[in-house]
Amino acid sequence: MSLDPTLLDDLEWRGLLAHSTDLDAMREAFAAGSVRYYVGFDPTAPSLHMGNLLQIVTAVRLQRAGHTPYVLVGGATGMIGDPRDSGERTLNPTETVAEWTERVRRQVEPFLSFEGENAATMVNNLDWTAQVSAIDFLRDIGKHFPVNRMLARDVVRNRLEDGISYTEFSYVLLQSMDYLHLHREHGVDLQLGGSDQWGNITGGVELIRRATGDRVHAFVTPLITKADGTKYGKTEGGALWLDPEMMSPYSFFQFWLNVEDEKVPELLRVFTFLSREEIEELEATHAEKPFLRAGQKALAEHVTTLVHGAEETERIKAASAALFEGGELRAVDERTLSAALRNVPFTYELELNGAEFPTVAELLVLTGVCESKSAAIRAVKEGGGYLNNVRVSDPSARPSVDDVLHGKWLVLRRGKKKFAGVEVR
RNA sequence: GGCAGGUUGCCCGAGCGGCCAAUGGGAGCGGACUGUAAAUCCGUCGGCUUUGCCUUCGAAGGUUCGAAUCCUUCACCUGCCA
Repeated sequence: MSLDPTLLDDLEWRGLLAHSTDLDAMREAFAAGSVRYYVGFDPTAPSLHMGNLLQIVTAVRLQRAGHTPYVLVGGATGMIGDPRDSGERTLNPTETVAEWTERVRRQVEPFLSFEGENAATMVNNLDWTAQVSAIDFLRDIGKHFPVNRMLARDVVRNRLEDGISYTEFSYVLLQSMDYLHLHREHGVDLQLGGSDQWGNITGGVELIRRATGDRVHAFVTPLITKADGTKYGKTEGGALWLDPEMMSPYSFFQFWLNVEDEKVPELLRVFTFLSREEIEELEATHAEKPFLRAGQKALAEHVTTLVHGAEETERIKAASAALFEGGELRAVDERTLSAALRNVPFTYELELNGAEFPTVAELLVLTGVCESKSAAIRAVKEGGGYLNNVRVSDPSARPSVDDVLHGKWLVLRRGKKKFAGVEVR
């Protein structure tokens, strides 16, 4: 595997280096040989999300450039929980942490290559943390951490008012110990992570310097926020999950397709492997013809392919085209329509048995597009209810046999984007 | 431990015996304008068998024809004094 000498410049151009240790030293290390680097994921949920994806993609960039990844799953750190501003975490049961650790491991695996000269390695920090005695921990690790410095960290300072447990306060020692362990046992010289990890990561760099005298490297990627500075997924009720069970690939694709114009250049840079030329061309196209949303389309296609595969992405693209661009749904052939509606997050199988159709409002509830009948009636009254892409004004209207497309489907829609498929039997 | 204040819908926050499903802001949702974008404007925003009914204002009791509003107890939070 040959080393890509442009790696660091590329990372810089993409805006991936929010903070870093000495860049010149890192550049030298990258030039000298395949650098072993690590990135860690704590099992704080059953699935990884958009924020983690950024670390994964960045790790892939380094591997493609010839360096050697170590992916750490936090079987140990996940039992402790790193401090965050929103307050003390609730400790998860051991079994839950174990299960989530396994899920995280399986989720990350497909992204990296575990073959070749710079094959990736999976590690679990529980393996070297579980058997450390409290005495050893305090003597070997704790001794290197001045409490006054730990107290000065932003996260800790912000939490002093409301309170922070000793457990979370100690988190940084565990993560630092991981870096020290990987450095000693595997020759790992670089750690990357999200910008919120900067404190924990430099803790490790510092620990290694004190314990071994070695200078190791680190960098963190920026926090990705919406154009107005708020977090993605913060208000829409849930993060952007990578697990198809927790967020359908269709919704995932739609998310990227709907990204604000302003964010497209940044997201293309950090989340896709498109080259600088390709991205700049997309930006030019966008500046000229923004209504084409070429950037969003490229983004949605690339990221969805990366996470859910090319086949799935093709299906979703066809589905989106059928529903959004088709206009007259009768014109859409049955195969495309069926495929489209099976990809939509809301579906319902209606057993008619000769009985009369439910009302439009009832169907909106049955498919799950509306939370309650009141909400459904309200939606229709507001002009946000559609049957087969035609607005319905009366919530108590009932579809007729003629409305069933290809003898099988009713397409319900709420607002501009929420589609639901009703399969009539 | 003592004194004072607080706990309201997704969040913040009014209300302080009937006119309260509860002012206002934010988020959300829908519409208009567009480009499945942003901004803006308008509407909506507990549930239902929907011109009416039911369940909500920390919890449980009580006073009253009637309580988010008054009283009692409990829980939690905040400030002042120990």
